[in-house]
Amino acid sequence: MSRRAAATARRRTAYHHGDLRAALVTAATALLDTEGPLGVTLRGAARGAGVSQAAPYRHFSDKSALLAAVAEDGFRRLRHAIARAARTHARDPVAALRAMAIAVVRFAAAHPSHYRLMSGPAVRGRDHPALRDAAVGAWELLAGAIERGQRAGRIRPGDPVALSFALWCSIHGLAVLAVDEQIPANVLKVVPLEQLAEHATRCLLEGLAPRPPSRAARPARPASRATARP
Amino acid sequence: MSRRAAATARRRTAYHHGDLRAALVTAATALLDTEGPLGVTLRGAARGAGVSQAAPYRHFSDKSALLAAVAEDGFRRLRHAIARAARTHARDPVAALRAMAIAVVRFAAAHPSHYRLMSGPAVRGRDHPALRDAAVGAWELLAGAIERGQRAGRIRPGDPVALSFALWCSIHGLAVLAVDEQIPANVLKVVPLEQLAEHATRCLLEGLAPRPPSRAARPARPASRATARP
DNA sequence: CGCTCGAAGTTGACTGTGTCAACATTCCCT
DNA sequence: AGGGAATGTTGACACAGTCAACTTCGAGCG
Repeated sequence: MSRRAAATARRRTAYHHGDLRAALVTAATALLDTEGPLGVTLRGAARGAGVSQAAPYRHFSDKSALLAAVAEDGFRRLRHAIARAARTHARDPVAALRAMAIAVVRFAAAHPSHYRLMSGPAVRGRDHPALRDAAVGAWELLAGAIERGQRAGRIRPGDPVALSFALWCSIHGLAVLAVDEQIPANVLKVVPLEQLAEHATRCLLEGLAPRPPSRAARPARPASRATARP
Repeated sequence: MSRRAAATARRRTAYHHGDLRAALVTAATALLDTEGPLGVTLRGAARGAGVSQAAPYRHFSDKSALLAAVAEDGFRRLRHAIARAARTHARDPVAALRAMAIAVVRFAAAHPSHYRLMSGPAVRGRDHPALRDAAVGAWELLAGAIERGQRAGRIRPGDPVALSFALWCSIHGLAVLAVDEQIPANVLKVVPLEQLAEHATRCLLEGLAPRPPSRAARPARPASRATARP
């Protein structure tokens, strides 16, 4: 199918589009970014691709199938962003985790509607296994980083899946709060979003409980920065 | 306005409903629970209230205004659930935090569509100050519990708003993941949702970093329970 | 007590959306 | 060259949000 699409991509006539599927995903993504989640519409995507209203049904069984493709694409991009962040701190696992958290939040802030769609009600994972796979692929990077941190003695022992799940909750929660504009204005005024990500990551790493003075819990870094003080 | 509604509530005729606004919120909530977010519709709510399609416009300027009222109601219920959980552990602040986290997750699991609506794109906080207030009201309970924990020496010092924000990220992230069915099946099979809430709370309290053996970091409670092990 | 005015509800209509059936066009394989 | 099969198009239906014009009721005023 995609072989065919690629083969006929160049020889597009007035009638046959050539690679409508990709064009629809692109158009829908553009609509999502400019008009918001409610503005993305099957007919609108068709218009954006210069094609008639019913053409999308040759490539997507459903509106939600198109949305799932858009979301899947988003997860691919998100995974690349996370992986890039991890690569830049290959030496320091804790710094890598922090960078990954910032990457997620930055992605969410840059494409709010897209992030919302990715974790929204419009697409259910069960119905679209490819989407589920893309999501899991992004998430697994976290578990890998946790494992590396454990090997380096910087993360406490324990099931890496369970630990990374806690981290995922934190990061995703922050991203979702940001995307839904539910972060109180007085907090955001004082602390930019990326420092909030640092803050959440550090809180999770160090814990909220009081801890006896311990050496080597964190690399050289001033202790009292990025504390939200509204 | 609500004075008038209350005054005429009893003397309902066939033509005048009496308290249509509340009836619409109720009907919309029912639709939300049974049909999901896409199934809640202005006309449907009107049908549910036994009234004609345009009647809601006398009480809500917009569909999103109705949704905001439904969401606001949800936040009120959520706040009550959190407060009740906190009251049952008035003595132990850490147990109170854990109970509050469980209450949130339980609420989200019981009313997934409702929770999604509350933190969704359909209603923006800026447009509906009452909704924003209700959300903040629920959130402030966390900060209060953190503060009590600090006074009891069970939570490390620091700006309670910043610390509770980290906790909020964790809890909300878990709730949203649960509601969006993005928790891997193998995790959910092994560990019920409420233990995941315990797990996330404990991770946040104790931190992911290795910690030297410390006394009195946690009350009497077995150390290794509720660890997700898929 | 009767009357009028405004709030609350109704009817009918318009546009835009998802979706389908029937039809048209073009590509590719034999 | 020719016939499927894939791909697009047209026209239509039901339903959603929303508005304008109309109707009905309740309450306060003379």
